[in-house]
Amino acid sequence: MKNPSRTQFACLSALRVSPLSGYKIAETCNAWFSDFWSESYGQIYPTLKKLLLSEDIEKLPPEKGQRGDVYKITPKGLETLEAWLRLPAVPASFRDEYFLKFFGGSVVPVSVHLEHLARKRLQLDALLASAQTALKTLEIVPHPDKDYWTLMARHGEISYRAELAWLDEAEKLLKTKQNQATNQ
Amino acid sequence: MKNPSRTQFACLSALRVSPLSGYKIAETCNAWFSDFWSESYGQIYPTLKKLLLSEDIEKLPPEKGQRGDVYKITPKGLETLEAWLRLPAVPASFRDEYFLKFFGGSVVPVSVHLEHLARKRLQLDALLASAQTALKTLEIVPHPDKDYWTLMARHGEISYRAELAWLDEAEKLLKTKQNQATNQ
DNA sequence: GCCGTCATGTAAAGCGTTACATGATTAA
DNA sequence: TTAATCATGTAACGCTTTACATGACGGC
Repeated sequence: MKNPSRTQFACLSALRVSPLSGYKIAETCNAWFSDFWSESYGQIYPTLKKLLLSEDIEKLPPEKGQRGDVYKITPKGLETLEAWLRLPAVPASFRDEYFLKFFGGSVVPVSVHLEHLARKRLQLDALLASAQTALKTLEIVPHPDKDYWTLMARHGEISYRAELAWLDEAEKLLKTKQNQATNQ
Repeated sequence: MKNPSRTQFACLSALRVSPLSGYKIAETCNAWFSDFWSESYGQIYPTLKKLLLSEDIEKLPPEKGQRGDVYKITPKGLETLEAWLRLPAVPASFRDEYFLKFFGGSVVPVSVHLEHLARKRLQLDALLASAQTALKTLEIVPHPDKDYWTLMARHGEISYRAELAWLDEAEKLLKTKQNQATNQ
């Protein structure tokens, strides 16, 4: 395979913690993993079918009051996940539109960039807040992997703070630039 | 359009600074923009054809000793770029395999995670070094957009430093974890 | 003459989002 | 009963990478 889809590993990662429906897997990815991963329904359901065929997951017998299908990871699935976890991570190739726009520099007025920065700040504030909420929540969660998950949340906290520090610097410089332009 | 390709804007952004061949555009994207953007040849050449048709770029008359085709942005192309620059940036959706693996926690031994961290450190060291080289280079570059480009490099420096700080924290905690396991 | 770089291009394959369709259950 | 949520699924579309093919030019 050239670009093996990693959706299967995202699914297995979520199911490793507890059995879930396809819907809940998507929810988990887009909440727990939101800082570094996303999945769409159009990707998850076909993947679950494949994982069923390969016996990496199994469908649990429906319990009363249960909606939809609930999947559980199998011992084989855990092995599949483990094997992948051992492989070196393929470095993420960012494509952050934001900086491409920044590179445009004087093609647009400084004010346009300042607006972009302001939007970015709102997003970062929200992301930082959710990382901090996650840290608080994790304090009272008993789980063998608590340390890993806490470190993940810490990563969010640290990098969002760094981004915000950069934002301060960028805004300051651009505002100076704007004033110079006005005073000329 | 649903997912309008941003390759065209990457091309226009590069050509805005100076006329380039398709090959050089790819080089520029994967060097200058490497922190936040990537393009492949299979994407660039078809895009250049489209941009020619829409008259956003034009082919320069071949000069002696020139290899291949060299493209230049047109006034219309500059307008196209400007219009896009004014639009709010679509937030980047990361898919960083690295953290998905980290989430796997105790599925693999601590040593596996420490190896992942060590690899990540090497990558970050290299990225930080290149950001710092860029900053030095920019010091002596006279260009109206120098400030923007410097801020971009500063973003790299700041965020890579933050990542490295997190790495220190993560390594420390995981090593403690490893020792505890050994001493039991 | 040969290799490395510069250069252009296409085809295949697969990834992934979006939009759409559908329906059950539950809470207001 | 009406809306929101939970739930499953598919089809279209286009993006993107990868691999491959080809060839010119320059330096050794």
